[in-house]
Amino acid sequence: MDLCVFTAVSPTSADVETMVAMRNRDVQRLEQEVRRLQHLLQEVQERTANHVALLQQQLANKSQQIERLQAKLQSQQDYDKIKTELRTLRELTQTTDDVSVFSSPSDIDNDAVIQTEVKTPEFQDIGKGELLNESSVISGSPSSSSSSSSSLQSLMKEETESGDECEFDTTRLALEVKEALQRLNVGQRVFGHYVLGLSQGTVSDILARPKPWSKLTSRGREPFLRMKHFLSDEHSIRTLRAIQDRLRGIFVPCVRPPDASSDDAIRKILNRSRLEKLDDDDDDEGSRSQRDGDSSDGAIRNILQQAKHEMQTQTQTQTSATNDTFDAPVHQEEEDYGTLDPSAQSPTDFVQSIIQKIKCELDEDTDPSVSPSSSSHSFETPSADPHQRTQVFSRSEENMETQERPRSCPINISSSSELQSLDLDTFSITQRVKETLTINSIGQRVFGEEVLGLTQSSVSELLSHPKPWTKLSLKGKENFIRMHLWLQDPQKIQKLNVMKKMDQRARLKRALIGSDCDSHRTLDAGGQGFCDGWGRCDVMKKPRVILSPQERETLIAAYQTEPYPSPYTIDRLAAQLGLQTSTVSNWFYNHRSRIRRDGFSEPMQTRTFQNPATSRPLSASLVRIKQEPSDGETEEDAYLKREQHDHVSVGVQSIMRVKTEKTEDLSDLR
DNA sequence: TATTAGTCAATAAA
DNA sequence: TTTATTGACTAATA
Repeated sequence: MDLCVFTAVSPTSADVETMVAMRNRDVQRLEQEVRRLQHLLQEVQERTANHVALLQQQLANKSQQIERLQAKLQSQQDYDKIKTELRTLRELTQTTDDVSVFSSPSDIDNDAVIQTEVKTPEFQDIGKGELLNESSVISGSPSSSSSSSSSLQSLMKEETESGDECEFDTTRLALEVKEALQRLNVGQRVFGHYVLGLSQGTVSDILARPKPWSKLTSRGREPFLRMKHFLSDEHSIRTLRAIQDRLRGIFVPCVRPPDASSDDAIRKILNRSRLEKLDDDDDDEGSRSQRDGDSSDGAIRNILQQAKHEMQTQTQTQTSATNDTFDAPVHQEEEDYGTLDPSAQSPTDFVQSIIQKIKCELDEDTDPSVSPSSSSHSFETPSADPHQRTQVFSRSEENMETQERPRSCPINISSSSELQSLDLDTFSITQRVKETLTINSIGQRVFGEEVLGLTQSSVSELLSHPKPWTKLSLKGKENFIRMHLWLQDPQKIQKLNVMKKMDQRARLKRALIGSDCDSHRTLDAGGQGFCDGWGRCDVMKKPRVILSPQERETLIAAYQTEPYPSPYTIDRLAAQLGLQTSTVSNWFYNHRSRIRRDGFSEPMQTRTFQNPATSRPLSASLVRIKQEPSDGETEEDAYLKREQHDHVSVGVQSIMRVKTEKTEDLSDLR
């Protein structure tokens, strides 16, 4: 049976061959599979090896980092020891010396960080020691009201008399300071702030391009004297390092504490009090710069924040307010000149003004029934029924607006994003300001001092070379906001005329007093300055550098080949022209800045002045929705983009015509 | 930390 | 006398 079955299913030779062939194929497939797996394995092994290598590398790096940190920790281990020693010293001297390095406890309270550190004995003791040393050096009482210049002169005299110090190698000194700062891991900002009383930028410049001692003025020598003292004083070095260590990560750059007395106290510790006295005369200027620098951005930020808030609340109550305020009592006084004074206006008032004026502006711009220029012109020409104007504006602005037209605001500026994207047409504003000033014979000086709080030269620069709104910093925008508000003020001319008269009287008075005082002015003993009849002396100011046309040509040629010259090139140019390196580097900074400025203003001025289509400048749309240039966008791109945007957002035909021409021109140029 | 933005005072030009 | 220019400075920024 089995045999029969076997016989029946027994394969033929052909079948066998087929089976063999199949087996062979299987074997081949398996071989391929094995090869593939082997290859895969190899890849995995390679990847693993790479990964392991990477991890090993990372491990090595981490180990190095740990070592560095351990070394750093090690180097700072003496902190507690020094602290303890100084505490002991303080206890020893405490009974005899009650002089505090701080002017008042409130000074300390203003900076908790500084307070923690500075209140530790090490600082106080160092400060006391130095203050004591000072007293032996300073000529005259530290509390005397002698001017900085006389103190400086006495200091210089001391330094000169000391012989070996009269000729500093400023380059070497700067190099040593650089190395020391690097070694101590102290930044230029901290060093400048606490040791020299200078800004970081100035420190950078001094260290990078130290002037020869012989070419330095008394004032210019002061930082080098301080640097020398710093390098030779272990206490100062240690203290500064401690400060830097503590401040790192806590100190907020660019924002000076509201009360800088704590910083000043530390600087007093690090410097000598005699040098600190030298700053007294600069306090006015310093505080002015302080005010400019600190309050301005902060104020504008506040303004914008408050504006945002006010806009939101006002929008909510807009409808009811229009009726409620209509019968409000009259508050505006004709002689309220205080509102013109930039410093006299509270941020809230300023914000309120911005909101009112901008809303008004938006209404005008979007209302085709109102000529875009009519309102501004009516402000500029009091002859256009001044009584009626005065009467209208004697009410609040809001009353006026509600009386004249309903508050319809097609562009909803009350949203925060739109508020932030607020854009003023700076070119139009400056054009209108210039016209108004010219028509009313008001000088830039009076306008600058009363409206913007700037000098005549700054006003001239602002009006002649306005930057586009988008290119302005917060501080820069403030001026244009003020100008914009001033343009809206119906009393602006009267107010400025009164100020002009007052100013003329004051100048006349000063001139009379001045001529009287001049008779008292005599050259001081050293011939370095003038002393008045009351014994106050001024150091003769450094004469202004006037570059000759040849020097300027050389610099321009250098700029064209290398707009950002290396320190070597600057040195070479300075040597070639016989100028100070700082003069050359300043020239390059200023030239770049002014090239940029002219790049901004020239196309716009062309647009304004070469507009044959309209007799008026482009004052119609002072407020736009800002379009920020995106990353990588060129100035021209941004300019074109904004121009194109204006086409759709501004409903003034003449403007569109001019802008179309301008866009086409620019397209051709591109 | 190098560079920029904003500003000033001195000076030139109008 | 007013306006424009420019070298120099500080604070802010990249």
